[in-house]
Amino acid sequence: MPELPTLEIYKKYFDETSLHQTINHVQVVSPEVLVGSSSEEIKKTLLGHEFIQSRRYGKYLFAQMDNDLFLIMHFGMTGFLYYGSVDGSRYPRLLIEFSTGKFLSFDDARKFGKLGLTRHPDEFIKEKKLGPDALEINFKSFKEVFKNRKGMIKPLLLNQHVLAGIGNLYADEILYQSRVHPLTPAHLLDKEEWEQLFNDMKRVLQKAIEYQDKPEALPESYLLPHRHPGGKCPAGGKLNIIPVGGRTTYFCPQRQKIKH
DNA sequence: GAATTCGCCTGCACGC
DNA sequence: TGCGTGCAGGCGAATT
Repeated sequence: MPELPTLEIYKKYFDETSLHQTINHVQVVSPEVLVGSSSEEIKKTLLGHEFIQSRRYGKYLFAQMDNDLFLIMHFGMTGFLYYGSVDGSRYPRLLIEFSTGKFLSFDDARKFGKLGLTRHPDEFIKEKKLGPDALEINFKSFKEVFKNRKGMIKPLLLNQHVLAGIGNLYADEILYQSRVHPLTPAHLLDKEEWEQLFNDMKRVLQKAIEYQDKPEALPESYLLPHRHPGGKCPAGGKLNIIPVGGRTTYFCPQRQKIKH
């Protein structure tokens, strides 16, 4: 799923394929994925221009144009970028044709993804009330965003208003590494546990990027390669599967004990 | 405002 | 083979 590490990979892909080429043609295949902009506005903004750089924040990718506007991309569950021939993308929602004859497709089977325009990412981040980026945040701010929070730790990690970038899979991994039970009320965690959580979050995200966001390819000691029905905890024992905040959650009851 | 639940969307795995 | 069912999950709206 496109979480923060995925977005880092997408950003790299975008930067390597789609910068500095004039856009010759724009087709909004599925206008329903547009937010705050019409098909016409998207076309008008992109046509005849080129992308000059990109920025990732949380699970968003902002593509800056040479007219100082930004195309906002959010990939939902199944979204990704494809650069190549027009028929290489199975579920295109936005098709951009460059002067080179190559296409960039925003492909998203389930249409949970979103596209829009903004004058500046910072403006958008503020509007959306996104929390600090999980890869950029320091420990002081990390403690601050969870201060006075009484909710369960996992839904809080997933809450993009609290912290931007973490999704269901990596939330499970981070909690597993930190030996924190997903249902633990945030205010019951002590100083050592917050430090542990912070350090593991950074380590897991960096490791995921290093492994090209292939969760199943992570080292054996990680939860994600075992995160499937019948999967075993790499430290021994069976993994439990429970819903937390409506999300499927895997954890190891031996390692991750609930605090009351 | 904060916590919690639910529905959107659709490909795919699974069972009969 | 083919059909029906339910799951996957990011996010925002609705509810408490």
